[in-house]
Order: sequence, then C-alpha cells, then structure tokens
Amino acid sequence: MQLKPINVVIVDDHPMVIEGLKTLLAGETTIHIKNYFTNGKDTLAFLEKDTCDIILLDVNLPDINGVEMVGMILNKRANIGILGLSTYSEPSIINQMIRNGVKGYLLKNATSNELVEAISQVHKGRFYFGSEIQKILADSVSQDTKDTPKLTRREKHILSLIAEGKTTNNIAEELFISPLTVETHRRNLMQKLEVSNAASLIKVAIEKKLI
Amino acid sequence: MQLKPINVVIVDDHPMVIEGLKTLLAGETTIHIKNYFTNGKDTLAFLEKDTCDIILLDVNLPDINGVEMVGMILNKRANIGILGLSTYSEPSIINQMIRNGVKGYLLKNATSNELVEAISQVHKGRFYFGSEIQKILADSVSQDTKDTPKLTRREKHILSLIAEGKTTNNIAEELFISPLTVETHRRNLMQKLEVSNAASLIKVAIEKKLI
DNA sequence: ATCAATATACCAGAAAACCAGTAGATAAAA
DNA sequence: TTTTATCTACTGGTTTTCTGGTATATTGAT
Repeated sequence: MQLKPINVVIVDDHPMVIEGLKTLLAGETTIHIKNYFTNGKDTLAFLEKDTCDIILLDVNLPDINGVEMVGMILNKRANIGILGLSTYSEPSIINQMIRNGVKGYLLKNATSNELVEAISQVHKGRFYFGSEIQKILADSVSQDTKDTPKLTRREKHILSLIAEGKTTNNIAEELFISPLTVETHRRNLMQKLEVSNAASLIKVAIEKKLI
Repeated sequence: MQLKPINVVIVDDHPMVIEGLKTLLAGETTIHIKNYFTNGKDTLAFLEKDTCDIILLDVNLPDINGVEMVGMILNKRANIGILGLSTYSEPSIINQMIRNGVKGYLLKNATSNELVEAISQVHKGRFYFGSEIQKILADSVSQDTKDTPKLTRREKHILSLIAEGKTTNNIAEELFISPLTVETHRRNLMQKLEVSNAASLIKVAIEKKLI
C-alpha cells in the first residue's frame, strides 16, 4: 500500500542526532530517509539537483544561520515542508523560524510518535507544533505584554505617526494641535518606554507590539 | 460514542454568517454550538462565567479589534482554541492574529469539511491553516524580502546600533571611526530604505527583517 | 462633586539629526 | 588592470529632536 513513502532529509551538525533520528524512524515504512547532511552548504547543493518532501532542520548549523536557511531552502523548493529541530527553545528564534516558513517545530527530546506524527502532519500540508512549543510561544506572548506600559489613545496615535516618519510639525498640523503638545506626547512616550530617542522608541514599540 | 461534543462559540457581527455556520455544522454530532455573540463585549462577559472549547472569531468586530480580542480571550481562558474567521485575508492581520495566539484561520468561504476539520484539529491542540492561508502567508514573506535593498555589512551593523538608541557620536566611539562617517552611513541607510528619519528607518528595517 | 488621568500648551537652550555636495582609500570583482 | 562597491572623511548650514521645567482645560470615574 505504501507505494510512495515520505522522503525525508535530515540536516544536523551532530552525527549522534542523525543516528538517533534514523533509529527512531527505522521501523516506519511510510517514511524514507533519503539523505542527511551536517551543514547548510551541502544541503543547498543537494537541493540544486534533487529534492525531498520533508527536511528536518537543526537550528544551530555551523555554517548558516537556521533562520536564514529556512528562507534559502524555500526559495529553491517552495513545496518542501521544513520541520525545525533544536535542543532548547528560545521563543524569539521559534517565532522567526515560523515567520520564515517552517511548518513545524520539534524539540530534540521528541518521542518517536511525535516525530512520525509531525512528519506526516506536515506532509499533509498542515502545521505541527507540539504542546511544549505551543506553551513556549504562548508564554513569550504574555511575557511581552506583561511589562508593557499603558499608552493612552492619543499617545498610540502619535506613536504610529512618528513611526511613519512624520516630524513633530507634521503631526501637529495633521492633528490640529500645537507642535509643543506633540513634543510633550513624544516625551511621555519615550519616558514610558524608557528610551531616549525616536529610533529606539519605534524599536521597543514594535517589540512590545504597540504599533 | 460522542459523550463529549466539542463546545463551540461563534462570534461574528453578521447574523447571516452565524446562521450559515450553524447550518454547516448542523449535521455534526461531534460539534455542539453552545452560544453565539455579535460583539466582543458580550463574548467577554460570557467568558466571565462560562467557557467553551473553541471560539470561531470574526476578525472585524464592531466594538473590539480582532487582534486584541484574541489576547483578551486567552487572558481569561488560556485553553480555548481560537479560530480566526474573515472574508478577506490581509497577510499582516493574519500574522498578528497568529502571534497573539489563534490556533487556526479560516476564510468565510470555507466548506463544511474544512470547517469541521479545522475545529477538530484545533480541539486536538493542533494548528489549522488552510492551503489558501498558507499561500497568503508564504507570499507575504517573499514579498517582504523581494524589494529589500541590499545593505552592506557595515550598514547593517550601524543600523542595529541606531535601533538600540545610540547616537551618531556613541556609534563613532564604539566603532573607532569619525562621527562624520557614521553620518554618511546613516544617510545612505535612509536613502536606501527611502525614509527621512531614524524613526521610520527603524520601522521599515524591522518590517523588512533587516534587524 | 471631586479626584485622577489625559490632553493640551508654553519657554528656552543644548544636542542631535538631516541635507547637499564632494572625495580619498581600499578591497573585491570583471 | 580597470572598474565597482564599500568604507572612510570633510565643509557648512538647516531642521528637528531632546531636556527640564511649568501649567491649564477637559474628561472619566467614583
């Protein structure tokens, strides 16, 4: 019945992990490990000529940054499903990976069942994020928002106008208020977000999702 | 066998959509529509006292912004799975919703099958994003990166220092170069990203994932 | 009705950023 | 080797932002 097994490529600089994955997937007739690589360069070279269904991609490769790697792979072969792999789980990295197009994420202590489940889900075009990962993502969101100072409606509005590159005078004209008032709001914004200029104001505002 | 149907609450300001959803789900014995609301306030009031498994949440509510709504719901009841619903599909909104914690996203033209599939996947703790949504997300990523001007290594470095709130002089000291040189880089950065001040420089740099 | 929060407004000086134009040094690619 | 890109640096002037104060009108909530 399994005429077409799922072709998987493993990318991880740690040979032990590769062996582990091979063992975990050994019994699965639906999954075929087509190849494995220990760095980004070789993987990309492989993808020049050949392809696969799923790539298990370690986040910490020696040569190429994991996040960029995702983009590069999908640039070449948009229909490969990428499953991120890592030992730890830093929320910001996971977030970036997702934004760049990974279809799933696994910790390296995943069980055989999880692994198979993840691969088959992603192969079906779905996403797979285990419960630990979901928890981590949820925590990172609440953490972001917890120590966010409250901005007034007016402040939020002016903040977004600053982000658009408008000057104090521009904003004053647009809102029919005095430039001096805009200045005050500007100052209050910087004080609340604990920064000392507009550039970092925008950075932390975006980090804290105020824009 | 279905002792515990999945309890679903529908939130949409358009009664027609609510009716449509009720009809589409009518035959499903595994899914029970527990309640429905046409605005955010009522929904939150309901969640004060009662709960459910899944919320089908329209993005364009009359009173509360859809993105914020997600946060508010999860704040009260973290284990409710939220499925975003909308007619159109603006990538940035979908991205925001996901970051705030929706577990899935559906277009309002979804078929009955998709709907049931989405609800049951999310109820199992998985994500559900239909192929259209995945395509939209993928496009938005490639669109972001396609018209991104190339920054030199030095420029990227200085860009990130600007984002940290450092002044031209600070940066010059840190890099052991003339403030005048930093000024030049600064200008080139603004020119490349087509902005006229540091605030918007940071904004578009983050949008284009250069930071 | 009163209190707290918000939005408004001002002065004045210092610091930093922005604009326009130019140009030498170096390093990498054609 | 010539070209191209990058990094470096300058002059001089204008605009904007930042800092440290102060202060009144308006609004929302108790």
